[in-house]
Amino acid sequence: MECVADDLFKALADPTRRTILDELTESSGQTLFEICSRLSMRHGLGLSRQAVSQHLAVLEAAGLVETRREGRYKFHDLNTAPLREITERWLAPGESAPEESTP
Amino acid sequence: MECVADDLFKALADPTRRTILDELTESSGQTLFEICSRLSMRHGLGLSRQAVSQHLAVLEAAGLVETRREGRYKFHDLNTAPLREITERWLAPGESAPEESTP
DNA sequence: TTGATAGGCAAGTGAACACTTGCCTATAGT
DNA sequence: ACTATAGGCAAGTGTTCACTTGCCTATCAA
Repeated sequence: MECVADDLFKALADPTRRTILDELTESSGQTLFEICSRLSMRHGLGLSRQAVSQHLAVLEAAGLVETRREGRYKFHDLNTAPLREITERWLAPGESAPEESTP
Repeated sequence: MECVADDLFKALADPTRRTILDELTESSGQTLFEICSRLSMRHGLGLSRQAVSQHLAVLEAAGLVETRREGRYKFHDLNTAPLREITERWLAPGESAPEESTP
């Protein structure tokens, strides 16, 4: 019950991953190379392909990104649903089930 | 513009800090020792006083906790306002100013 | 088949982080 | 005065994390 939240908040902790979410918000369904070049072009982030790939894996583990494969392409789609947990936990106290056990 | 978000998301990344936010949601205005004992009693977290103090400092840097001093007591109050940035950034695309520069 | 493109796996490195221990300051009760 | 309570500062430690480098697989075009 905490393991999910743990992945979610850990995914959001990195600024590069948040920028990736921004880019996917603007244009969902991008490939790894598209995201790489957008990070480089528009944000000056000269990261290696693997670095971005690892970031996407973290975002996928958090449920914030979903992937679909077509041939040799892998498209990345944004899923904002997990973010609603944040809203319901502290911004709307007493609507859902809060309370967290141990880390 | 990113420095604020960086503190915010970093603060939320730790499960102990999220539990502290839960406790302050339930009862705002607690002292350091109150928070310590509640973490121990209700969540089985046997942390040192300093550990909790450092967590509170991180939460305060993120703007999620505000403090007021009275005599030798220091009370900690919850402030959920910074959390709305998350909602406005990805859950309501195009209402506020998104776009992040570099990490 | 050859070569180019899109992506994956795994080990290594340096920095950031959570937590501890030890000592110090300030307020309050006796 | 003395003692206990509430909190702060700072150095040390072990772990986690972001990122790189090197090599390997799979799809498509010539």
